[in-house]
Amino acid sequence: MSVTIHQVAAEAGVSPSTVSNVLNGRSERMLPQTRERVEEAIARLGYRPNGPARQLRTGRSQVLGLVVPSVANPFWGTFARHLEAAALQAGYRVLLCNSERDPTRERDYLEELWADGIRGVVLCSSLPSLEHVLPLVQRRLTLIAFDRTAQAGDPASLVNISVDNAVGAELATRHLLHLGHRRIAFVSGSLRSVNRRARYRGFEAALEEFGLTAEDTPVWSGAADHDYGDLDFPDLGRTAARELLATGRPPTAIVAINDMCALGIIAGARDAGLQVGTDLSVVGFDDIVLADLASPPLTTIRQPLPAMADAAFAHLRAGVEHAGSTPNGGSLLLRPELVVRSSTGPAPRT
Amino acid sequence: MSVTIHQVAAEAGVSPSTVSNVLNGRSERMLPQTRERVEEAIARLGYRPNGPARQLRTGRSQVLGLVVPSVANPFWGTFARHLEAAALQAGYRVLLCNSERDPTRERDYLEELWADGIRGVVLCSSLPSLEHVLPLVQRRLTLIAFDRTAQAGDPASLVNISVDNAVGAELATRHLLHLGHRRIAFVSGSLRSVNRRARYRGFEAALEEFGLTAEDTPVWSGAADHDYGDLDFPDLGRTAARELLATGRPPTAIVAINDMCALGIIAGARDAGLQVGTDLSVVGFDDIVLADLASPPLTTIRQPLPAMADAAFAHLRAGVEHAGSTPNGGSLLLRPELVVRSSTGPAPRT
DNA sequence: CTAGTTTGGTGCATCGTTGCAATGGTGCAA
DNA sequence: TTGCACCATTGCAACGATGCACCAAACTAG
Repeated sequence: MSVTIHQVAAEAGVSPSTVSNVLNGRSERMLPQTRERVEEAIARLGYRPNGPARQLRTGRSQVLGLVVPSVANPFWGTFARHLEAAALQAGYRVLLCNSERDPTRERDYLEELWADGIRGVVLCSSLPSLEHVLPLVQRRLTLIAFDRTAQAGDPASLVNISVDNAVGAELATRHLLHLGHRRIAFVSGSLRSVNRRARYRGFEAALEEFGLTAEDTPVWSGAADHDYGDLDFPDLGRTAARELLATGRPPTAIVAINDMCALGIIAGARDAGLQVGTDLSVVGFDDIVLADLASPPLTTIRQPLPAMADAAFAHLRAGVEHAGSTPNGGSLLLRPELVVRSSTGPAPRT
Repeated sequence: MSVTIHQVAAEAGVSPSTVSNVLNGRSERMLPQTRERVEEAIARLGYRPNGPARQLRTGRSQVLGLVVPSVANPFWGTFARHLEAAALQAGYRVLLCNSERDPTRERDYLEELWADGIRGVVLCSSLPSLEHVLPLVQRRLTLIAFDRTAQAGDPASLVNISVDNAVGAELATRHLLHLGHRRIAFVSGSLRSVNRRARYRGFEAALEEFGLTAEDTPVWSGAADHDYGDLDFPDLGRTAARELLATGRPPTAIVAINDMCALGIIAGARDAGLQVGTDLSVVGFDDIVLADLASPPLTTIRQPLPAMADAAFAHLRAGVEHAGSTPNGGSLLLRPELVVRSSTGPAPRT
């Protein structure tokens, strides 16, 4: 079907071994003219080495895995694009998988990827426990956990990359406090995931600095038993807004677990006839593409996605290419940045 | 490293061939108890067949390719998720690639995918000419062109899947006309791509039905020489809104080339102090996740993405699995649907 | 002039799976 | 008893690339 290394060898009048040497950059052990002949033959025949054969022989693969909750969420889509760009530059490709935040799917995907010879994966899971993928790590899969920080039960070699969620939430909350807000709500899905808990901690920390207690901070985290999927965030925000604003003493500001949720909250506030930015302030998290297109444009916490993607790829590559040494695990927390737009404003006077 | 078919064979006390027969469903030619023993051994050892080896031997691959302009665009992210779901159900995986609408990258990716043994790809290109990927099709790559309709120069076997863009744009424009608008603008990036042109034709057709001429329809299509990327749509819309609204006789309604662009237009209108839905009506195209979160929620044309993804996968699979027969190409145009929300309203009285 | 070294290139076994051709054992008809 | 068909099972040669071990020729040193 396709042209093989043997045909190239025949065309160039050398052995397949020599062609292989050319392909793998071992050109110091042949005459320059030989090398040239081979390269011409390759070009003439339009030869490309067969990936599967190569991989079977070497055990190495030029494909990396990326497991995200859902690419339908623009945050993950953007991250995927950055990671792909970093990988491409180094000659790797990225196989993208949607887990829908389902541990079983996460495990199944990793198993499939492993069976396909993929030895490095970025897992965007944020589940507190990673025990469902432990067997893979033991088989020496290089695993980078993205959007998550190290937990006690983690395998020693696990590298975690994440934004500093606590700092981010603290920045967001402080911003509201400086604007004079004193009754601030926190809206999230279930607080099961690591980063959502970290954001909540940051929120609390900021309140404490200002001497506020839990009494002033309604937390809305959905039906406890139901874990909201990535596409439910807007609905969740909308519902939360409706319910919070209907209470006797509604908050004047809301910290949302992410931008999708914040957009939902804005929609909910609009439903209730409130003007976001004056009657109610809303802060998001992530700074997705659409954050500054919202009406009003969303004040939010920006994750440094390009830097995070670069870091993830660098660690992945190091793990895959130096398979011998077990890398030392830990957490890499990048600093987020507050982006002030118009969804936040001074607290309304009571 | 991993457990092989030989180890399973040893464990079950049979030959590798028998294990292979079990794996490939040729169970009618062995004793039920043999089959059972093999299956137990497989389970006990946690064996999974090695993908690359299998692929090298059979030439078949369980991976399909998907090339999209950019997953950072939620429209493509959503499509990717639907296609992945369809593929997964049939035991296929999907390798996702971002082309950034660059023909060279499209071709390079297809070459890479081919070299990796991938024989079926969905290409979301919408470029009028597909000659840059012709060599691949000649090598019998099964190619589905998504978001594009057949062109004269296409290879005979090419299957195109798309929403009916002309009908969609016509639905959108008629909706505005029925609301009383008579001065309607069309905002797009360069009209180089097939589907953008189709949408423009639909727009024109609707105007003609109402006896309107080009005079009443400012078209804004950006700097002609510069092709806007997928993430520039919002900026494009914003700029277009600013410029159109600053003219002496501004339009009362705008048909946007897609939702991202429409969101930009809404932002631009807000910048200009206009109330979208009353002062200015805006219709989008695609119905991305965030369309009904916008302020105001966006009236738009919904693409039946799940059905389109299913169709794309079905054709892909047919092409890959029956490699012998050359399928008959053509275009499949699915019907879009008008979704009325609040970004459109009666034309303001002059 | 020979023994040793370097240089440039090749032969071959191998990766894990597959599927055809072949095996030997059994049962049945002639 | 022999010939034949049939059965479950197995041996073996691929698929395409790799890289070690090897080799022949050319060169160097003593």
